[in-house]
Amino acid sequence: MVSMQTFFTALADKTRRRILNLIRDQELCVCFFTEVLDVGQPKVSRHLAYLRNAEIVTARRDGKWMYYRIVEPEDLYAAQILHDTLDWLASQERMRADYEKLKLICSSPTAPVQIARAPKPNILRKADTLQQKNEELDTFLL
Amino acid sequence: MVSMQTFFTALADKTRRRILNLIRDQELCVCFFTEVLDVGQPKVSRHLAYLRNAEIVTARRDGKWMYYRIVEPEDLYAAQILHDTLDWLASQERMRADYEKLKLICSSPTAPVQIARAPKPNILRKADTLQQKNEELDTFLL
DNA sequence: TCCTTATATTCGCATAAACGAATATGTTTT
DNA sequence: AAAACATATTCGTTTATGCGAATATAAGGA
Repeated sequence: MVSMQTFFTALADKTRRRILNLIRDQELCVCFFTEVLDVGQPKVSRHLAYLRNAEIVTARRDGKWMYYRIVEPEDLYAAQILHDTLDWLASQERMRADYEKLKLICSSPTAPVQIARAPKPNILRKADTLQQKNEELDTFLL
Repeated sequence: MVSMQTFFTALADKTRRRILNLIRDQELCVCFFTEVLDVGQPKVSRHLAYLRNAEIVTARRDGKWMYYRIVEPEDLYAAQILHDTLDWLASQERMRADYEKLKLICSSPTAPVQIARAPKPNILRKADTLQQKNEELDTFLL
């Protein structure tokens, strides 16, 4: 189980919160983070490692792509705070802009090379709860 | 209004969380922090300044003493997270030990000099909600 | 097998956070 | 007014965090 220190430190960084905001409702592969957030790939990977270590996200590989998604923390307090944090993020202008950019990129016919090749998330489908999302994904992956 | 960054950074420090845990249910003056947590006075003051800046606590002066207490953040998301955090703290062994030490010091006839002179909190009275506490205090201070 | 693509990690550096020691400020007491 | 007391701030140093550039790993395709 992850320490409170690790948990809060993970949330105390803007880039990490921007990443969490993008996978609020669905998993994404790494290239979308670099493209939408406009930050270098090593930086994104480092922050993802941080979030993995804090057990806030998990990754699965599919061919060349790594998909990241949020996981419900084991600790109930942490889970509660994470939910509240995601709601807070969803309420913020900057975060909404990131999300809009993601949707734009997904539907753009002139997407950048890397994105054009990457499997696109079904971003338009409105998410249910995080738990439902993950159960659904688990079933799919069986 | 305080930024999300400032808010999370404030919570991402162990000493600050230990301080918040001690004033979970009542205000305290600074010397109790240094005594219970066993950390130097400048360090305590610096962390209190941090919490003040993040608008998580407020201070009032009474003579030589400065009393600190938790305030409900204006932002509802922040308020929610702060509450959850305090509950989380209350569930932790280390934090409970701090709290026990506080109670012990308050009731000890052989308290350290500084503590012996300081006005003691009514620690034994079980707190109601934070809001009720603060309203009560405000009324008292009129 | 070699080359390309997607992602992760390492390295050296820059910036920020936390610290103890010393000092300053504000208040009461003598 | 001076001394004592409680708390806050400043200063110089240490430590942790974040960063870009370069490099490593891992998978797929030629």
